[in-house]
Amino acid sequence: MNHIRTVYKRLLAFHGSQGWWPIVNESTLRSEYHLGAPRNGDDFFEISIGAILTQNIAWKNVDTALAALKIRGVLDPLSMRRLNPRTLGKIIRPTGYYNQKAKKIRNFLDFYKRYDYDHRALGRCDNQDLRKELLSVNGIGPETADSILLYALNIKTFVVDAYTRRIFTRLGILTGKEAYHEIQDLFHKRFKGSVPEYNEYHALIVAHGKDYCKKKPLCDTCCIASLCEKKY
DNA sequence: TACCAGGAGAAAA
DNA sequence: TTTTCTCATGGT
Repeated sequence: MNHIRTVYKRLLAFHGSQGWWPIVNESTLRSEYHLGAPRNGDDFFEISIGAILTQNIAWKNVDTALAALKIRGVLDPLSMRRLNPRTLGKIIRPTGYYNQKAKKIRNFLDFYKRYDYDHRALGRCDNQDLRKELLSVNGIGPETADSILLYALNIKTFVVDAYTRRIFTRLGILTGKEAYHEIQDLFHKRFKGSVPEYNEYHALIVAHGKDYCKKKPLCDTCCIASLCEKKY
């Protein structure tokens, strides 16, 4: 029995389609999300910046910062590059670690500039080479790189995060000590899904982790509780 | 008040 | 090589 596929089905039935990645735009400024549009250059950039800003922070804070960037008209590569680090840090302050994240964004801009700020040029790269290049950018680790590949470029790669590790350790599928790439390899082998399904699975894991599989969980109430081996 | 949130990199052991 | 520390705001 492929528990990874079973968990996906249960999470989808329970939480419903998540429609990621959340894009901030004019409607978002009224606290709503615009979903499902084809990826264009603006979406690519916003998703990539969002992926950096969301490192170890709740998305709500990121949403605040992205809205602030958009209101100031600097949520595009050229405008953002013109900002000095202090100003950028001030705008993204709600996401925490703002000095570090301002540097990380600058490093990402340097990387993106090598492609003339054209996301279509990135899309023409070999996927593995592009992943390696993203990982070589200081401030972009495996989760951020894979989030950019999957959500901003629609490249099939599984995004592993802290929720993935926690949920699948409780399920008994992971020990909790696997390296990032080991967990990712497991999903690549045992979840033969499409790009939209990979997109959905990670979003569902986050949705489930936030509401039902917290550090101090009530595991007996959720949709995958019957599959869990560990109750801590 | 203490804990947690869609990590990553540097420093220490 | 593995573990620990640092970065930091905002919500509960």
